[in-house]
Amino acid sequence: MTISQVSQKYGLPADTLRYYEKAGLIPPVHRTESGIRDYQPEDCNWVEFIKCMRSAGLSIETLQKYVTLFRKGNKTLQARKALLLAERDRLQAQIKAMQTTLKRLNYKIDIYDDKIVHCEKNLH
Amino acid sequence: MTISQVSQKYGLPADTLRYYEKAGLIPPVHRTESGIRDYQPEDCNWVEFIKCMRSAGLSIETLQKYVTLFRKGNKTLQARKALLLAERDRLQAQIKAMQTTLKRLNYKIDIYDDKIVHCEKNLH
DNA sequence: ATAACGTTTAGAGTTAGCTCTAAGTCAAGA
DNA sequence: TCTTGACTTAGAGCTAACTCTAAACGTTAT
Repeated sequence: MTISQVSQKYGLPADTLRYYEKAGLIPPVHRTESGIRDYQPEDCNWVEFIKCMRSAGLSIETLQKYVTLFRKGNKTLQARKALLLAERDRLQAQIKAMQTTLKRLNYKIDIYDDKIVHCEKNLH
Repeated sequence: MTISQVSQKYGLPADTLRYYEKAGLIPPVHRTESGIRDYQPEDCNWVEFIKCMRSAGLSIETLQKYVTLFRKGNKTLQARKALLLAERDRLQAQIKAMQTTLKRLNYKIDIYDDKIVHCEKNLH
């Protein structure tokens, strides 16, 4: 698969795919003889994984660390697990904060309904 | 209340409080005769509200718009409600995405547990 | 074989959201 | 009154995460 096909498939700009690879969020992608990227299924899986993690707000730096550990093999299993646990906790806390804000938004919206009804009454 | 007391109370740097005010996320704060900020309870409520919304990821621009509408009075009730509805939908979608990622992280963590057990067995 | 279009790189530019600096003003204690 | 420390402003600087540019090279259709 070419970079533009992968870009299409995952809805990520080609520039971003190159940036992720250069930054080490994705292991080096396979290439044709002439040096053009030729994404293998395994490369696509990395793209999809990183897209998912980025969409939840995991930082570039954290994902770099994860991939760096991954590429060092089995001796980094514990470290990778610790990294994932830390990110999970962060994510859980963030979701909780967002749910609190969501409730508050809903409450505010209800109040707006009341206010609007009240104001329209006054028009007559 | 002085700016440093408000900074303490809400855990936001004084620079950030000034920035929010200058950017219009918070209506102009009350001042002493000599021009020093003297936060009234109503100013504090704005700070707390903006802090909550920012923590859930609402953008500076969106909050500027909301405050601008607010300061124009009752004729903007509908517009403000529409803005809140849009943000609520955005927030709900984001929470959903994060929950998906959370599940995936938990799944991955389980797999790491298995892998670690397997690797440690091989050490003997 | 040449036009047209896709891909490559290094590196510059952009945006959001702060964060810091400098130079000055104000308020309280010795 | 002088010093110390908090406050003020405008504006520069910073970081994360892209996004774009330029110049060169590859591929495909006519």
